[in-house]
Parts: sequence; structure tokens; C-alpha cells
Amino acid sequence: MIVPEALSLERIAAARAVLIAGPTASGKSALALQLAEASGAAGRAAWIVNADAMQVYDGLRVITARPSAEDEARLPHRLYGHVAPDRRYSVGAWLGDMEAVLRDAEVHGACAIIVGGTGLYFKALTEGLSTVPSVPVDVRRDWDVRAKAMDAATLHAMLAERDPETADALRASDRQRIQRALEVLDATGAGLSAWQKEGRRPALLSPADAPRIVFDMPRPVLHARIAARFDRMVDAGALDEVRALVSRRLDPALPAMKAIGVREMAAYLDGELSLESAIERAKTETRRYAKRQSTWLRTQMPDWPRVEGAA
RNA sequence: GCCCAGGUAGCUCAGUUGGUAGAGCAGCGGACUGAAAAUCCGCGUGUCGGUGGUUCGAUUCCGCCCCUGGGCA
Repeated sequence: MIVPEALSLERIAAARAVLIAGPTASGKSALALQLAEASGAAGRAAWIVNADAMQVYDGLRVITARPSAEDEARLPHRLYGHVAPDRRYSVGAWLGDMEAVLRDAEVHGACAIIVGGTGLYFKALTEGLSTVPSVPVDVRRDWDVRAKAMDAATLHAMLAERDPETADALRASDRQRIQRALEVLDATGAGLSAWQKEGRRPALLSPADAPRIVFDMPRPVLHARIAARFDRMVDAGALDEVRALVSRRLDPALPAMKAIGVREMAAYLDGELSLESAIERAKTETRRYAKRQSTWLRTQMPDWPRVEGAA
């Protein structure tokens, strides 16, 4: 693999961090590992830090395509598998963890190579995040129950009555964002858009501190890589991993339970799908996800230099 | 070889009493502030198997041919 010019060893040596965003299966983790080892060999220690919302969960190494135990042993990896799958993680939690990791890396004189596919995390890292108080778990649980009994339009009407400004900014069909707005209202007494105008935590990294790239590939190449990778996941024990997760009988609404491949493999284990069609569905979901990622990276981070990987 | 049922979008199929066609899924584009691998919005991309005939006009009706599945030999 060719090291992108935007991330030369000279730049890494001078940077607090290096950011590598890209769609799933683009090979960005391999690139990160290669850069980190090259940097280490050149005298500047480098850590690999996760910016993927699913690779943070423990017990999902195979199905989330997290670096192997061998890779993780080669040099420090942070924020991988550090959250129990029965917990709810979030951008805010990740930013807090990241702040600590960056401090720690500084103390050790290491460059943090931050790699992942969650565009929102990178955006929060480089542009900051509003200071909305966190919503207590019981408020969230309350709304989970209440929302289940209502359709999205009804929820939206409820929100419009109490917080018209936020309701106006949301589609009446977007039940997840509507529920979030209702939770914030209940938890804080103020509306979400009011909070968002209130101010934000500043960005943790500036472009001067941290060179960044979007690492992408032509869609057809990515699709072929997604298919091949999922087959490898199955060979590597994805089914055992999902079986172990399912046996914990966690709430299916938990984020970890929504990792692509979990639902599909679980459906096979329950006898609802053949293995072949479960695999096909998981590949399809992964392609759709990669498309959403590409859209985000293209439209939300237009100023990030793009590097096209080779097949 | 004969009989039957099919051949329409990438896939599964609907439809046109003759006026060049539309659903679901896939795919593509887009939105995105603590669930983001989430949530949501938009867009049909087509030699209607081929070829002759009838007709102002055939994807539709008729003939022949090809292909697929099933049955009989």
C-alpha cells in the first residue's frame, strides 16, 4: 500500500494526531497500522485510536471488523472494545474518552492515528459539539416505552406543541430524532434547538494539529471487498460471536445489537433464514451503510483531502 | 420428439380490451449535533426473448424460431 502524501512521515512526526476517515472495508485500518509502524520505525511513536461507533463494543471483534488481537498487540490501540455491549455509548462519551486519550498520547510523546468510519465522531472531534446535558437513562427508557405505542407523526405533534422550533427542523417521520428532542425537553426543561444555539465544546483538534484524509475506493471495488470480507468473517467465527452475544438476551434496541450482521446471523441461528440468505442480507446492509458513509464524507467533510486506495 | 406453463428493470413479479409500461427489493442521490453500522427523504435505470405477419400503430393479436421449468414419451 502506498502511503498518501497528505500523511507523510514528516507530517506525522510534527502532528498531535492524524485522522483517517473512510467507508467500511476501504482498507483504512490496514493503512493506519502501516503508517503507525512506519512512524515508530522513524522514531515517532504512534497509537491507533478508534473512531468507529461499533468497534467500541466488547465481544464484537469479528462482526465489526475490528483489528485482530495480533494487530492490537503490535502497538497501542485505544477505544477498541472498551464498552460493554449492554451499555449505550454516544458521540459525547466518545469525545470524552478521546480527550483523555489525546492527553495520554501527549504524555507518551505519541501521535494518535485516529481511524474509523463514523463521520459524526470526526465532525464532533474537529468542529466541536453542543453542550446539551446528558439525558438520564430512566428518561430515555420512559420514552422508549412510550414511543413504541405511537407512530412518528403523533410523536412529532407532541413535540410541536411543546417545542415548535425543534419540531420544525425535524421531519415528522424521523422518530429517532423526535424522541431524542422529547427526551432532552423532559430532562432539561429546554428545547434541543435552544441548547444547540447555546454554544459548543470547542474542537479537540485543528487542521494544524492533525492532518486528515478521507480514504475511499470506487464503489464497485468496495462492494467486492465487502462481500469477500463478510465471507472471511463467517470463516473467522462470526456465528460463534453472535451466538454468544444473543445468549445474553440483551435489549434488541441497544446500539451493540444493531451492528450490521448481528440481526442477520441471529436470524440464521434462530432458523428464520438460511445461512446463505443471512449472509447475502448482511452484505446488502453493509453496502447500504457504505453508501451512507460515502455521502456523509463527501457532503459533510468536503474540505478533507481525498485519497483513493488501490484495489 | 410431443404437451403444458413461462420469457417485461440488476432480481422477484404486475400490466397493457392494440396507442412503446410499474411495484417491491437491489442500486443511485440526499439529509444528518450524545442510538450515527442509527434514523429519515428523494429517484425507474427497459430492444417488454428473436423474427416475420396483420394493423395508421404490436410489448399486447397470429405464424415460425430460441431459451427456461414441469409433464409425457
